[in-house]
Amino acid sequence: MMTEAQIKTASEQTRARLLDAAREVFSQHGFQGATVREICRRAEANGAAVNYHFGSKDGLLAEALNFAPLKAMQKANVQAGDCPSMRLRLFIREFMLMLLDEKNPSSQCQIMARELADPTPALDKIVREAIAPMHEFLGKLVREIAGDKVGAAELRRCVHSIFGQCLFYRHSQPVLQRLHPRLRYDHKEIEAIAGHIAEFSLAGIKRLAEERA
Amino acid sequence: MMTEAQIKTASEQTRARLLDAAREVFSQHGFQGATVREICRRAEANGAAVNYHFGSKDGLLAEALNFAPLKAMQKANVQAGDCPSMRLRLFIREFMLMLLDEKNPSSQCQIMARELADPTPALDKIVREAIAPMHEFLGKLVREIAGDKVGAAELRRCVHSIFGQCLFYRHSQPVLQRLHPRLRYDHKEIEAIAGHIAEFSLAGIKRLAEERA
DNA sequence: TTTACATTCAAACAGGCGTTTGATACGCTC
DNA sequence: GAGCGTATCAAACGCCTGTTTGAATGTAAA
Repeated sequence: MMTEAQIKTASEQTRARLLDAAREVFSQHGFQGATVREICRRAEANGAAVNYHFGSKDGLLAEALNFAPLKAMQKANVQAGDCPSMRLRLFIREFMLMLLDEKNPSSQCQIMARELADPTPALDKIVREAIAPMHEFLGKLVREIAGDKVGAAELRRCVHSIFGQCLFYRHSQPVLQRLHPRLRYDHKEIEAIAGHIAEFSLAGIKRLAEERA
Repeated sequence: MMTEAQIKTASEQTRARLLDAAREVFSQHGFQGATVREICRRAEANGAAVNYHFGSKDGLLAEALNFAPLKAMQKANVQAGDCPSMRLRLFIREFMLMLLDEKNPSSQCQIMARELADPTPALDKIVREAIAPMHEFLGKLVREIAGDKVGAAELRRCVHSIFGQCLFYRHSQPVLQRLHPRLRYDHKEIEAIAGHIAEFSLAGIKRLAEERA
């Protein structure tokens, strides 16, 4: 016999299982590469469950997305209260952990990163609610470091340089795996990469600032 | 009546048209997103032409790839004979033009860049014959700038930082288009981006060199 | 227990994909 | 011009995709 609470969430459990499976498969295979059948198989649900609970594959993606971890990271970064350079280091570290750490439960970033290249119906929402705010956030941070002399276009390109370096390790993973087969992206390696990107970028930003001063 | 030369190249003309169309569609839609039917439509050939001339879609991709422009670029870079920093600026400029300039006839880079994210049967060949040599080439160039004190892992991460910045503008194009709808990647803008990446990276490399000195 | 509703299920559907087929048209050799 | 091998063609094949269907199941109210 089920208790009342369990009964109430009977279908919500399969909903939750579908969402979990969807995040897993989407982050591994991308939206196009993922199949509804495999998601249902991993969720131990019937093949029609996705369309029953979410209307379509697109609807499933829309509900599987969750921008909370990203926003929480930004909020925590502001509250850290360190100097701008230190906050940039912190930001890059957290971001790389989201992108690369397999143990990280929030595969949101990994899903989004996959969608950057080939658009899906959800990309507009992703850009509006997650990417644009994040670029703006990082823009302000870089502004604090670079000062007021650097132009808007130059500042934007600095932000692009930082995101480009970070995303490279995710986008080009199949290539990197072939180039350096022995390399494993464990926690230590991720932190080393994040440290490099931070120092590399800080040097670039400060040089630009000095140039314009 | 056709001349003998024209007759001889009768089927080779459709072969060439197919290859041109394939490079176009592959670079625009990626390998998975491209369809044999559309390639044949653009080449004004029958739907069975691809399999007749190239055996399969995979075979078409393999023959559509051409690493000559990349190798030519590297060779020209060595022969330029400038100082390492200047050669790095030159390399990034040429690379960005290959990646972004729509007028650039060699869409090879654009095809390859698309394949980085999700592997195809041709990725091993691409990595072996194009990407690995290019990483090696850029590694030597960075070594000249950074000196002997920086470690191998640090050097490798510098190379990754440079490629990451460059590839970002291609991988994230759908996102960038939404973030900055007005921005056009004309020749002038591409050169500005290339200049930024070069100076940004040179600062990062030199800082690392000073740190280890 | 009976009724009504929400959820699950196996099966099929419609469409797109890469690929194959057998016939047709073509160009060259004899 | 007859014969032959190559290239092109429309059509179909087999497979996989997201989605729909209608029956079967289970649950909660009357």
